[in-house]
Amino acid sequence: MFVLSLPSPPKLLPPSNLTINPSLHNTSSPSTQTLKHPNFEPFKDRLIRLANQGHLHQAISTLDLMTQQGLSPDLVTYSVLLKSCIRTRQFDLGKLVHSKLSHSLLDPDSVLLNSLITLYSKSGDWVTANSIFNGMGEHRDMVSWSAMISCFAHNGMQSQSISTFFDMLEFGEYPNQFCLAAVTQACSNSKNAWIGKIIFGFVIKTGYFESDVCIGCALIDMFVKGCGDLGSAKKVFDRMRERNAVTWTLMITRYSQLGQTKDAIELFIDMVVSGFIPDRFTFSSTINACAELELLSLGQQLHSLVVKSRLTLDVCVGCSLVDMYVKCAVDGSMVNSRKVFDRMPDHNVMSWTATITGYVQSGGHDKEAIELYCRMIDGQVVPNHFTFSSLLKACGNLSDPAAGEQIYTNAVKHGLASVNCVGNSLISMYARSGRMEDARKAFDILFEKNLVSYNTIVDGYAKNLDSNEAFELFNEIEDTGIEVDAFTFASLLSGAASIGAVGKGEQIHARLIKAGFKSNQCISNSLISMYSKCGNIEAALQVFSEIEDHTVISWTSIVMGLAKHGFATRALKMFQEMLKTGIKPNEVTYIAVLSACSHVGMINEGWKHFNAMYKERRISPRMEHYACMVDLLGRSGFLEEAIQFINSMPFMADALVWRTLLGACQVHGNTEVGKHAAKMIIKQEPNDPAAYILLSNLYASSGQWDEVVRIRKNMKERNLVKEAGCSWIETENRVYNFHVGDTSHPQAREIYEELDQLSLKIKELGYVPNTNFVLHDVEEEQKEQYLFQHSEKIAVAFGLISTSKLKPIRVFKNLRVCGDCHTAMKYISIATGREIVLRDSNRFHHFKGGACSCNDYW
DNA sequence: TTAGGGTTAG
Repeated sequence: MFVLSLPSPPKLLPPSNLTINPSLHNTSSPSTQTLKHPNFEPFKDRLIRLANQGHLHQAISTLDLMTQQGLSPDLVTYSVLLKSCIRTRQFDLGKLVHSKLSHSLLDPDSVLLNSLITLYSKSGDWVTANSIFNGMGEHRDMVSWSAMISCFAHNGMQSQSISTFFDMLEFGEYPNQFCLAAVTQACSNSKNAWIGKIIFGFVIKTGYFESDVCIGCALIDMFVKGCGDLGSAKKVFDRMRERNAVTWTLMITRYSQLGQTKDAIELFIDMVVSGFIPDRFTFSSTINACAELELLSLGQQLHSLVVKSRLTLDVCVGCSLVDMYVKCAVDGSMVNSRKVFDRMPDHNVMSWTATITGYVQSGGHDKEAIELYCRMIDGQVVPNHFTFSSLLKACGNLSDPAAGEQIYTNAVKHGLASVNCVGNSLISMYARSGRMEDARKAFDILFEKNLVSYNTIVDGYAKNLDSNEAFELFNEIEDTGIEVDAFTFASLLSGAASIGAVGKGEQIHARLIKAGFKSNQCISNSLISMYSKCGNIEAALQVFSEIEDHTVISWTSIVMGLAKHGFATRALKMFQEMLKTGIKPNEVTYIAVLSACSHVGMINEGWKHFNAMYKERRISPRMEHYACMVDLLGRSGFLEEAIQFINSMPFMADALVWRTLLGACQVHGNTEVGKHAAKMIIKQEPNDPAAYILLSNLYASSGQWDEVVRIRKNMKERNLVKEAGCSWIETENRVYNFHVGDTSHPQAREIYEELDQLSLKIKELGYVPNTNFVLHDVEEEQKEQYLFQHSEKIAVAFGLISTSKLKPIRVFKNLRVCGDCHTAMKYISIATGREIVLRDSNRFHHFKGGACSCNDYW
């Protein structure tokens, strides 16, 4: 058992057992004073005044002037200057003063040396601080020990701090409150918490606990940082007899940092009511709490308090305000944040970075972020790892890996490439640009992989539809002993959802329950989305019913799920239920509602909600909402109305809207409108192969083969490759992919035999092949053969021979299902008595007993 | 001599 033995407390006066070299204390000795020039005192007074007012450059000039005039500045002068540099955190100036001191012939006393330790400690140079401390030998006093213990504690060297504390006890010094505060700080990590508790016991005995504000602060942090125990920290705070603005601010900050933002704001109000004056630190932390809660009006009130308190010039407060306005802006506007930034008289790396980050976070301002970075560099401001993280994110948003690589090269030049968060941002940047190989390389060369690194790469694989790699990495995380979190599960679920691997989804579901994430709000929403995207809407409804507090996201997820499955009436009923509970729909909810209407052709219902969006909820329709309406009108056959609607839009229709219209033209065989739509897409996205393919299909279905040839030639010239049609099916936790006419599967022979038999069976039932869907100019008989090589039919045939007869066959397709396949599936469901669930790029089709859930409306 | 702060990747 560890026993902390302390020397006995000093009696009345501190022991004067330190023999201090008399030469160290000669500054005010009568002998030197008599030698002083009459100008000495006025100069010294002026210098001290300047230093105390923070005019350090002028103070240092005065020091130089004194030296030039032979008025050798004394130790007190240097000491005042140094303390001023420390107070204003102008460490470089402090070091300049130190070098001037070294050039003078003065022999620094312990007061000055202690200031130097503090200077180097605060500037992060613990090596120099330590060498000054070691050089003091016998002349170390309580202050030197305290400064050194504090230096180690602040520079991440907790063990050295604690051992220096014990060295001091051995040296015979009795710790004062400063020293105890410093060593308590060193105990503010979980590794040293046990020793912190011993020191805590000692602190209670000394009586410092209730009377000294510094000790109180250190203890609060020992509980917060060491054990994450806000409760005990608050108890310490409540028991402190003496509090000041710093202790209040510390408590507010810790509440805010640990996510107890409401408590932080309440504490701020208590503080003001109790008559304490908030300072820049207080405002900064409270504004942060406000930003987290997205309380714009409170944020604005705080901003006006900042103005009244004359703190607008402070960079630190400015950063918090910039961030607050970003997080509270409903429309993603950067106007207010930019105003704050532009009005700041001084900028540092943090204010630049906070604003750059603001542009990235506000959405759609990534180019402005990069522009601001260029201005920052022009102004000779050195970026840090936060700057590069945000910039790489901007490049990822822009899907611009070339720009990302340039930024990364800059990070390398600044020696910041090995910082974990820069490496992770690089992975994310590549992943979001679809370059998984480069993302993997960036991941593999990481100096240290943390949970965020794993989550980033897992999410990258999941989003890029490689769920096998995602799962392998998931298993690898578990081997490293790093504990996975909600992010990991959410990524895996979205990976399973995107390829429709319900078996994998179920596995993750089981594992996340085991890991204790069952009641996690985000995870529950991901589960709803996973099950509905995998075709199991019943399981999605089950998860939804188990959620205790439904948020707008969970409601929207289930409405969207029902909509995709074509259960429009249920989707709209859910939407009404949500309104009854008092939850306000957001813009995504309306996308779900409108798409529910469009999947079944409920035109009147669709118009009703589209109009209500703005009239009742003040939500301005976005491009996606217009696209839903175009889909609704177009697929119902009102193509002219759809065009009129597009022309009446308050902004230019983008390729998404035109693509939707083109899809509708294909369904209704309207070549004229279709051609116009395709041209509009190609105008905006000249390298989108899908537009050319859709147009070519349109010509093919009306037999205009020469046009088909022309378009294919055009594509070839532009080097455009069409996305290959592909279907897949999951059996026994493995996903099997099939392309058109695929024979690569080991059971290909059985699959094609099954297809032949199916073909005969369904023809007997009345199926007539619709060769209009063959988009090549070949003989009729060959066209029929082509039809039976479509990937969705192959996948279904494989499903029939390899899965249990009791379960529905779930097949997924990357493109829209072909019209002939849709008809064939209905007949296959009669011929085999099996239910077939087919998810295409647009929606779900449930085939059962010869009918499809879409009522042939798709 | 001493206590509190702002920007950060999934």
